[in-house]
Amino acid sequence: MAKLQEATPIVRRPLHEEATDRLRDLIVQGRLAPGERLNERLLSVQLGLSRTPLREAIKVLATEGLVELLPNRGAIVSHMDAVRLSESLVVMGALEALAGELACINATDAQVNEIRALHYEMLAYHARGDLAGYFKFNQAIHLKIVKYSGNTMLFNAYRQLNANVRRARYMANLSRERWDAAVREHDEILAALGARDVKRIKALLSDHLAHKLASVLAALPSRQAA
Amino acid sequence: MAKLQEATPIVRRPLHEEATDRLRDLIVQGRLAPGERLNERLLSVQLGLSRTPLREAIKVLATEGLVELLPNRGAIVSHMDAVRLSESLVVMGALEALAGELACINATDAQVNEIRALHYEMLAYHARGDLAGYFKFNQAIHLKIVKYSGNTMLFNAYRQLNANVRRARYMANLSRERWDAAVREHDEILAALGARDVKRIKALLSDHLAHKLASVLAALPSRQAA
DNA sequence: TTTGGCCATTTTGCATGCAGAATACAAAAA
DNA sequence: TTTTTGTATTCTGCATGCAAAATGGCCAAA
Repeated sequence: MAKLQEATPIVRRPLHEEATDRLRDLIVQGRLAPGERLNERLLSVQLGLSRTPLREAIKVLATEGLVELLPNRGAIVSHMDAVRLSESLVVMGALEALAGELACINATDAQVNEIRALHYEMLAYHARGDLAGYFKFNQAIHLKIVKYSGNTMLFNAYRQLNANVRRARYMANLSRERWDAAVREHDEILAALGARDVKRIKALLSDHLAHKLASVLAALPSRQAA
Repeated sequence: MAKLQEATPIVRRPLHEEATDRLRDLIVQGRLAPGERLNERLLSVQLGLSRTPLREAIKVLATEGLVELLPNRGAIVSHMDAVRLSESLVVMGALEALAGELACINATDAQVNEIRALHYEMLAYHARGDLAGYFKFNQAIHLKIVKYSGNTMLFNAYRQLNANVRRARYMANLSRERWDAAVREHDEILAALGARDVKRIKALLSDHLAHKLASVLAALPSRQAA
């Protein structure tokens, strides 16, 4: 007898995992603002579960750095100051450079083409001047490069830092010049990946992240003043 | 009136944090073996608390990668296979290289001397052939370098990977030659740090971790066979 | 001996209850 | 008015209870 339903392991997703993902999204999307208190009772009602799995989710987000625990006073959405942001970008730069190297070596041609497709979609949004759409595919490309490095631990470390940085992407508020430059850099990155040029992609990604950091830092002070 | 007790904010440490640390130690020290089931009732009795804070601790350790959650079947200590181990070491190599650079720039002379002191203590254990003592100070040195990079996000990312790798250090079972070589490498690393030689320490740490990876990989197959 | 099914027990996942800490608020004192 | 103090309320941290899922054992059938 053939195994029917092979691909459908019908196991209900634990509520605490669901809560973790939903809360993470709320924070990353900025719907829960930095510094905002996480009222357990309120959130548990809003998410439709009890406080127990919610508290487990909060603890997880705290280890991810998205939330800060104040003993006996609950949790707040952690602040994303300039220091943390630039620190994260520096680390991500090193991780992406490594990921680029590994991806050059390990990614299949199909995976490279998958990234290429995302690249062209991103170009389309850039051409239209659609920043939100651009960001979405930009994110996807960087994540795919790290993913196709084939190093799971690298991917996890990167993912965690990235969640923290994504919250602040609106702070970047990048100029048209920087935007255009970033797109050109992406062109080169893709070319290096296609050519399997390990040294080149490492340098390109390193520079790309350094530029991103500079652009964010340049945009920050004005924001801090506000 | 002078504020008495200024320096004693007597806030009891939350049980779930205590539990997280204690459980992490149990796993890192190998007293809970990879693959071993975490029986909540049993552990809660052993640790002297209820299942609620213990479950929160388990969720935290799961996001740290020390524990694997099996929906509806609890949690097991995650396996440390050769793949995960070498993946982690590769990432740690990149992070340490970055940390070395930053430490050269940011560490104070006092901090460098602190590392130097650890180095000499390590040399003493090496001279005595005391591997356990050597490992302890070796660990401390690497952690301090990353810490004195001054990049908190880097430190956290490194710390997390390191917890996973430490469990497997007995697998390394390094040869006397490798041990001597590692000590010589540490000599050079310290010299580069003292000289604030950014390029050199980056290369040295990169190589040091690569050698460590090679040594671990060489020792692994025999272990896997057992 | 091995395989499969049925039932008792254990274990997990979650909701709820309760004590203590923190907070908000109002009245009294400066 | 501003500050302080006492009190009620809210909130967190943790223990416990309960339903559903998983596990283990036993026995019959292959």
